[in-house]
Amino acid sequence: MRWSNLFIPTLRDAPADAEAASHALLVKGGFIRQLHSGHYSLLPLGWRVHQKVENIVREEMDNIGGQEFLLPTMHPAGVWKRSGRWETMGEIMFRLTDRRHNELALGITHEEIFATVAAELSSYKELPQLWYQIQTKFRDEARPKSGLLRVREFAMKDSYSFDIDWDGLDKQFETHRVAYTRIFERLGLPAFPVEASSGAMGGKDSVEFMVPCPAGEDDVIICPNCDYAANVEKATARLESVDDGPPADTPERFPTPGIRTIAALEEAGAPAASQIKTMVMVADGRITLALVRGDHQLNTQKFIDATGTIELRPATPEETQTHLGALPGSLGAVGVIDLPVIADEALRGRTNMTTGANEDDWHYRGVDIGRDIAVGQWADLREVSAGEACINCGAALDTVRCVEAGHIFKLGSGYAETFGVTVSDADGVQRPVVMGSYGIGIGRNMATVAETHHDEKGLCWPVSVAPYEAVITVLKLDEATMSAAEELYDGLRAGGVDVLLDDRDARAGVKFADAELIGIPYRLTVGPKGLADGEIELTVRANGGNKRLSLESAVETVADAIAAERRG
RNA sequence: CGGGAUGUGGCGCAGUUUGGCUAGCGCACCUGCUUUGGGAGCAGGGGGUCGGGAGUUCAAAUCUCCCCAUCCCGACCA
Repeated sequence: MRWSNLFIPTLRDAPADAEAASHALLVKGGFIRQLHSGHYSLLPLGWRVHQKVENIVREEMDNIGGQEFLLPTMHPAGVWKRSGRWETMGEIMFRLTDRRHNELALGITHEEIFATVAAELSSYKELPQLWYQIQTKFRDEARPKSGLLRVREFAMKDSYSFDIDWDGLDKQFETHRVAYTRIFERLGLPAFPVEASSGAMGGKDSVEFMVPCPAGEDDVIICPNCDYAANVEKATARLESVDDGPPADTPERFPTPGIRTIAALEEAGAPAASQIKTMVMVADGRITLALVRGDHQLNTQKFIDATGTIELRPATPEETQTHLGALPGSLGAVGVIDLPVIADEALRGRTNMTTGANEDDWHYRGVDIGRDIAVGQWADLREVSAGEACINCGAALDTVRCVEAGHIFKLGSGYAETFGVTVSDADGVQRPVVMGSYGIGIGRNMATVAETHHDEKGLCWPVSVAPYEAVITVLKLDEATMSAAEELYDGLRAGGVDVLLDDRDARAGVKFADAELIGIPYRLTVGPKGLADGEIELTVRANGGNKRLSLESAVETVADAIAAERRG
């Protein structure tokens, strides 16, 4: 393409409200424009990158036997009501009504829809199947942010596997893990797999692919010594046992005027590790007490996973007062029998604990959690933090901020049962199929590549996803220079290179700066000075290296270099 | 949903405190001349419902009220 005919609206300054590097650079470089919060137009440059990312994903899915579909993105409510997610998806799902007053939804994912199609499967002989699509998803995010990293409308590759048994699912899951690893390699993303929460719909193994990046939204706990890595929503760590000393015979109520915090109570003589922190949560409308050690923090996703809660929020002070008779700071679960109590495993077996007495300015000490508190459920609720000991090897854990670039998990047979996806097995018995679900956000990956491939001059796309692989920068539009440039242009195009010819009537500095901003991997500078020696100049965006090439050898040299990098 | 901030031409901003002439600056854009290997110079020019609505006033970008939009932080830390 000739730059003079292209719409590449680069900006001298990035919009002031673009904070994430990818956001600022994609707007500044003329790749995207915002329509409104969470919805972006992809301009020609952006669309080319998007399509390249998409094609890499498509190739790798086809490689493992995936069959591409395209399912509707507008769905009747009934399908979602059938799976129960009409309710459980809550406000994240866009809903609308048609002229006949039918309820509809815009797809946030497509388990239900693929399951309705899969209902036609009838024999184990048809299995396994691997189906996927690259389709727009809609999610009414509470807070869209950071350009393409978190949006309300985005393309996602979602695939679903159908097997006769868990062994088959395990194989497809493993196949996906390998395919995803390939995809991220080709995108140039330093993604690594971590254990993750699979969310409310259950499922067994859940693996997220994470890319370290400050603009991300997930905290990942990683071990620098072994291969342990987990989302903080799932991570566990070794815990040293605490010596509680001889247990007290009975809890003792004692006055604690003005004491409202763990720290204040610690100053009054109760170590935080010997306190029980009582959090009043409202889980699907039900007041529930969540107990963790005084120096620990509750992870709400763990609470949700442990209890199957759909909607969780902390109780208001008023609710707390009503149900427990005291305000935060003096709360406890001793003697509470009318509310569900869920306690963190770190509290199991502990004695001589201190906790609130449900009367302002009073606490209990000498509490034996097994004896004095009616714990209805024990679960891993606490959030692991950096410095704790790895569950596997004991090394000090690190925490890393990451972008979730992909997610694979084992669904099991839940949807198959609901939607009647059953097949006859070898014995003629009807069995629900076993499903897996696998997702990669296209736009998010594009943004993540931008996050990890840029410098002070702009973007530095890997060849695999660059909007153009090479740009010919023509420094003077006279006939001699142009004809040399055209010759290169034709040669590179004939050699299968995505090449951009910068034939704009602009100053050299502008052309160099724009080429660097939009991140074209290879720049061929054609100007009278070089041509006098029969040479052009090749500049590599990623490292700034440059060398002169003879006009004759340039096409081959550049085409070969690009071909070598194209597969990522 | 809670908190904070911001809305003035395509982008970046000033002007708002203390109401007052025709709403300004830089970049970008158009025309001409000069220039031309790292974001040119000079001259001329075009483009604005000052987020929207209502109000106060002789007079509103500026004051009051309501609404909207966008960005950032938070939405367990008892």
